[in-house]
Amino acid sequence: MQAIKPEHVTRTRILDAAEALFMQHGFEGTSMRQLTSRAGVNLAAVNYHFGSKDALIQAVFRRRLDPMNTARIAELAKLEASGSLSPETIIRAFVGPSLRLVEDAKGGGRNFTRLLGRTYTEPSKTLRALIGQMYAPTMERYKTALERALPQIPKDELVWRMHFMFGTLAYTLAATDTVQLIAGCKPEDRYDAQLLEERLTAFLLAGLLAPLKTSMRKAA
Amino acid sequence: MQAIKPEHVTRTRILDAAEALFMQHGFEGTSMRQLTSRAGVNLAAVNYHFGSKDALIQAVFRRRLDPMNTARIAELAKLEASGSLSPETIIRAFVGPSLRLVEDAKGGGRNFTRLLGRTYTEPSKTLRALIGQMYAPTMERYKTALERALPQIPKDELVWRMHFMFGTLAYTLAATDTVQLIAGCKPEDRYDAQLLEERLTAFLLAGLLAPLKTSMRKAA
DNA sequence: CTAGTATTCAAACGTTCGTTTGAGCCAATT
DNA sequence: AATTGGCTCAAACGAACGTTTGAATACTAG
Repeated sequence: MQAIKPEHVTRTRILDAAEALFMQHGFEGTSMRQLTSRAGVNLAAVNYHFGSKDALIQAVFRRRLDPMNTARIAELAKLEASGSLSPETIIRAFVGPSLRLVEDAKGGGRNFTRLLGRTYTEPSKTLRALIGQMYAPTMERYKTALERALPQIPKDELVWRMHFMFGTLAYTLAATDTVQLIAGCKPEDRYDAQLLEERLTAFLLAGLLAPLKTSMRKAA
Repeated sequence: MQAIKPEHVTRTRILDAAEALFMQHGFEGTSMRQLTSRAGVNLAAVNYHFGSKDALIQAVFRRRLDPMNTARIAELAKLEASGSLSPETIIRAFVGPSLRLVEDAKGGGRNFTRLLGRTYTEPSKTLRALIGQMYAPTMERYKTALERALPQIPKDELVWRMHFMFGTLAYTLAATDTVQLIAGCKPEDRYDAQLLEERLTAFLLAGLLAPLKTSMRKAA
């Protein structure tokens, strides 16, 4: 019962293949035959181990999202404990766990960040609900932390700025092509994660701290 | 020959239905039978008028993207003519045409913005290439305009900031749910396009003007 | 070694997919 | 009135889809 020796090689192979193929062709664009063939397992293995294709999709997200949000909350808690809560440190605590996944090209984390960034805008209602509820506690924590760190920003304005921040991060993780498009096709330096974090943090910090127009102030 | 009387009602009905369904269920998730049924046309009509499902997808994008990019370039040219080129006016010229589509809920423009925002991160190689080449001239124009308006920003840093800007816009258009998630489920005010433009512009302008860290300066 | 459970496998299930076909319709042209 | 050509239609095509099945195999426990 519950052989812990190979630690479910088949499950892992399926999850890895699914992650890569979902990123490349989307959920509906990836067939079970492609998927199991790439994973090197039998066609029926997915239904045996996960129950259905939909359940597999959810499992793919759970495997990465749970640790990532845990890390985000842990970093925030560490900041609160050390008393060094500033807008910049909060931003870094938020984007850090995502960008660290980007660096994990071998482990497939890179694949997942692209899949995740793309899924924010795509998924079925059920999947979007799942992701939403996985993010909800994290969002709540960061919202209150930012409200305290930025008391001069009206709350509903801050909601939108967090939305913008979230979007910038999601898009940056997902769409690597636009950079080349803007730069005029120069995919040389690829992803220097450290430099990217600096650039992203500077951009987001400035955006969060942006001066208020009069039209925004009254709506507080 | 070329009856111009009904102006190809069938084609338009197909494009409208496709726009809505692609946004809702994705390209692969939308079947020709759903699509033609919703459009109120025969199943074979798509293949007759467009040739294939793929060709239809491209037509959906051409119909909206061409005018939008034309508008973007026109607004930029108008700014250059009147000599009022500032970072803020450039941003407004860029995001304006997109947000104006958002307001067009009746005409289906709203559907398209969500479809577009989602497609940046999803599409097949061929579709991504098509969109890329449709955007290329616009990107080039705005890139040089911003380089002139922001001479203090190193060029490769500016490329990334444009990337961030593009991402924020794309995500804002596509993912309406995150706002509710952050706000704690409060979909009351929906989209006030004017207020949204102010908020977005303030955020993006501050991000583009963000102070440079030393690590960014050396890489110029 | 044996019993029993967990996993893998090839084959087939019924359904739905995008596309094609050829007959039929309706207006404009000659 | 006859003919043409753009367009619509119901029906069918083969292919691919997600899932199920029941036998074969691998592994563990008694």
